[in-house]
Amino acid sequence: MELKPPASLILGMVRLGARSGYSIKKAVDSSTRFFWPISLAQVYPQLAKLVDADLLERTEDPEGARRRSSYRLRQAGHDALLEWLRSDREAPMVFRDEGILRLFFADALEPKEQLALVRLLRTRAEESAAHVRENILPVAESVGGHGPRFPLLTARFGIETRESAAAWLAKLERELEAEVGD
Amino acid sequence: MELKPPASLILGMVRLGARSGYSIKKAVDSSTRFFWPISLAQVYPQLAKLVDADLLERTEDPEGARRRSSYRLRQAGHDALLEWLRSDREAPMVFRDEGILRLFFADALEPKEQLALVRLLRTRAEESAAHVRENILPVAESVGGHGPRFPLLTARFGIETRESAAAWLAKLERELEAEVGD
DNA sequence: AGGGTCATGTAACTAGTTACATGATTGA
DNA sequence: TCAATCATGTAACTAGTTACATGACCCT
Repeated sequence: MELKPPASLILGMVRLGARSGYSIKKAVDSSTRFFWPISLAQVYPQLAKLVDADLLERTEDPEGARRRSSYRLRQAGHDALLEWLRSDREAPMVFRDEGILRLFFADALEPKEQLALVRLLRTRAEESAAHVRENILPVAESVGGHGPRFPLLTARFGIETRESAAAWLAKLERELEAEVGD
Repeated sequence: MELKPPASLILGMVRLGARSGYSIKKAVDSSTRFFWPISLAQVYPQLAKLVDADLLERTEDPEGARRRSSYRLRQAGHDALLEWLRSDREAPMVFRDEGILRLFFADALEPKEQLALVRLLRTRAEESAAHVRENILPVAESVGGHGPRFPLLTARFGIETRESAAAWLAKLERELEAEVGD
């Protein structure tokens, strides 16, 4: 059972206590979002597949008249998740950044426009770091006391790498400022 | 003419001197690849669209019996590229990293396995930094003397951010080593 | 009463991939 | 002569998105 990231993500979130598809999506939005986002239109079909493959067990669990499905890990699901975690095959990463792409071609701009672009990118990188710090780190900290520590570590990783990008851009910004004046 | 990144990328590469679809792809592989890769199956249809939109001019330019098309920027293409570079709209970035996703769920592993995972990720980050340093930086340096400087700057940015990720993982690795012994 | 949240799903679309198909040129 | 490279394109597929559709519950 070779899991792909979306399947592993859902299995992992169920393992950490998320019950419904909706709450899996919410959990992702406040944790793995910055290195693996997911949309609800992926969650529900993926859950159905995992149930079909006997990795998850689904129980109807309505609240009043509001329907709800509740999921738990089956043994095979637990095994598949561990196998994925242990696997030493390539763990590919995709990184696509339109901002850096603009920077690459920035020679076509006037010096003042180049500076404006670098400022925009630096601001954006700072905002991104701040977002992880303010919205994701606290959630990871709050669960850190009683069990999982790696969510906190990955949040810190996200902050560090984003801040390092912001710092590099800030340095470039100062250099361009010195050249162009202002 | 609101350009999307693949269109801008191709226009930008033509502006920097790439003539054929094939050579655009090669140029991308040795420069923007690490923050905006592209495949040949995207290049050719995209070129056709840009010709249709009068942003590029195509000339048949065979070498012997080997067919080849040569492209140049039209005025509208140049304008569209500059508009894209100047635009202050969101420049979205997507970052998906299966390795960090595994790290997030690593609490399910034994301490020794956690350490092995962190080692794998640290190695991978170092290799990625080395790849940019060895394969992309030199190309950017070689064109740096006579014109564009931003390709070199973005290559450095790529190296710095990757090395910062590798350094963070190396630090975590040492911490886990201290806990687990070995 | 009405907005925000909890909840589930599908449809239509966009962006990207790998694999296939073809053929010439170059250099060891 | 044979592998690598130059060159162009299409077909089939995979992964993801936004928009649509529906409805209950909760709080002010």
